[in-house]
Amino acid sequence: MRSLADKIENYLKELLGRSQGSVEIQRSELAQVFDCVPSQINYVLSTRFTVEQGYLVESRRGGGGYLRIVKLPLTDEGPLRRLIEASVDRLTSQQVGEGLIGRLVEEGFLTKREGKLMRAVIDREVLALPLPERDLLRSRLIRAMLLVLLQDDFD
Amino acid sequence: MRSLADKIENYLKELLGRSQGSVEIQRSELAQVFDCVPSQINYVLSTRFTVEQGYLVESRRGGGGYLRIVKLPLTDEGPLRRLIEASVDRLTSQQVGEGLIGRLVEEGFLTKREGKLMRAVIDREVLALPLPERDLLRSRLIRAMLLVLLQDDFD
DNA sequence: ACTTTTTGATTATCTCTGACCTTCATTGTA
DNA sequence: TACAATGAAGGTCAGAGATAATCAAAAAGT
Repeated sequence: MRSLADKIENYLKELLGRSQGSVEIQRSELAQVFDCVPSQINYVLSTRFTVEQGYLVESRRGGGGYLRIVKLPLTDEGPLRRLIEASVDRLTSQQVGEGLIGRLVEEGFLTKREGKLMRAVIDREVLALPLPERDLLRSRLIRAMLLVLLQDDFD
Repeated sequence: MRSLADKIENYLKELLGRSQGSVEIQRSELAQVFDCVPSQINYVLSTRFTVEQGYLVESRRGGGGYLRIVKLPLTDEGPLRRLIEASVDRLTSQQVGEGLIGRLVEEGFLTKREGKLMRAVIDREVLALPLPERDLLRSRLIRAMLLVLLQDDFD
């Protein structure tokens, strides 16, 4: 028997299918529809609607709060994907990061300006954390930026 | 359901759109139109018409009092530099950072992709630090990125 | 045993309200 | 003419209300 999480996932993908690529809904309302606690919705979103899977989830709290799920049109750039996979392992030095960025610029995945932007971000003086944490943070930053590049330009 | 604050925001931006960059209105009158307390207007102004987002709000009390909202164009790099110094100096919340980035994209100083890149960088989940440090780091990152782009303009 | 799902208590964020405060223009009066 | 009193704006701030996010423990699958 399919789990509740699966049902919610299907429901949302159904909605996405017949909309123009994005759905907006209230978390509490959706939870009511499926008669579950609201945090169940978060579970579904975090396991089935990740950026890696091609979704973007935005939300707002407070009065008039909502969840918005956007289906991202993805480029099918194999090399980028592989880089992202590889960067999952956690520590990245500045040197390694700069090498990576340099290659991406050369291969035309990044403009020079974007390259500069990324180099500024991974600079050790800017990050300014003690050393195990700094490399860890740098990895998260690079990964987050690469994921953005996977997205086609839209909207 | 969009919030009241959103509606007031839209209304004002509508007015701004069809005027020549500035709108003058009475706070109490506007509050009446939306059937809310006057301080709600202040809330909208302080969250959606900030300097980071490119607006200037002037006002006057007493008889004949008014609010004036001015949309600031961002043309040369002098004001931009000042903006960077002024708004990103110490602590920057994600909200304020996104406002600033959105504004820079609107003004054509950043491409949409660069905007997305920057947004990814300042995301609280990516930074993943406890709270005073997170806002501090975000400030350094935004500053570093913008400074690099400023320099880039002279290549 | 291990992984995935489900739950709920707690926390964080965004919005809205009202009581009280400050500023400015006008009016009345010595 | 002063200038104090009055009234008509707008400003501030703390608290209440409305959502969503997090996290870890319990439960359910495998």
